[in-house]
Amino acid sequence: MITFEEAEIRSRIIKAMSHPVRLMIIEVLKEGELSFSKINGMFESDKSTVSKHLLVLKESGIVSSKKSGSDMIYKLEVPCITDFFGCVTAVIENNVKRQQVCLCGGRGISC
Amino acid sequence: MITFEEAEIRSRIIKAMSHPVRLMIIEVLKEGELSFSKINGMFESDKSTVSKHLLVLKESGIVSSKKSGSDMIYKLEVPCITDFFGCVTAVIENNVKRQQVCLCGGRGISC
DNA sequence: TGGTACGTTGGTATTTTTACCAATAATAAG
DNA sequence: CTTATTATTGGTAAAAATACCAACGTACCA
Repeated sequence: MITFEEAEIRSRIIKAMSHPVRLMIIEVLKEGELSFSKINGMFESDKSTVSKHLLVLKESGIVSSKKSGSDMIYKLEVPCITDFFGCVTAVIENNVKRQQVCLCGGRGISC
Repeated sequence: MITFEEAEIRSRIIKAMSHPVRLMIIEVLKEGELSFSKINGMFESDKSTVSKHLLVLKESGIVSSKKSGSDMIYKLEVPCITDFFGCVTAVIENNVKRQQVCLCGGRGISC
């Protein structure tokens, strides 16, 4: 059995992924490095909000950043992260199949 | 690009995994179905707390439950979930390698 | 030197998550 | 029927996550 301490470490990384904006950032960084302003341009949120999402990803070790001129460049450190999305999709599809009153869309419908 | 709506759906499932107790439950359910009392026995938390963790997992579609006599039996619906842990471990090991002041152990040390 | 673009940090209000206790519902056993 | 056993639900308090605005630091340019 996995220890609670090990589970805590893992959960910090998973928690870092558990926000729609951060998932979108991970997804887009899979295609290659991007500057803050490019990432920021994807969202309507305040830039400070986007900056803090990137900090969460960085502190967990999922992304890294480096300065390049006046830009800050973000990079996905561990691309295998996105392999996981296939399984997440499997959960979603399974929910549809079982007609579960699930969280998909938050409306208790069949996604 | 993934839409924000799709990212929201995914994030609900990932958020359901983002707690040490729930990760441990997923891990142990990979070995096979278990009753509530067996799962509850793994933790020192109040049984209501454990029950609510199981509810979170159930509502996300990660586990399912069925009544058997006086027991409630929990089952991992989507075993591929645990494949992901390998990549989470890769993140952790990468953090060590980079000597990052990371979140591992919450102490800013090399895990 | 002054101004401008870029990104982070501090502060705060709101929402969400979490954990416990107590009470309830459901089933089994005596 | 009464009493245990089993698990969930309601209520509440504390902690964490989230988003915004404002202020700041940094680098570049005129």
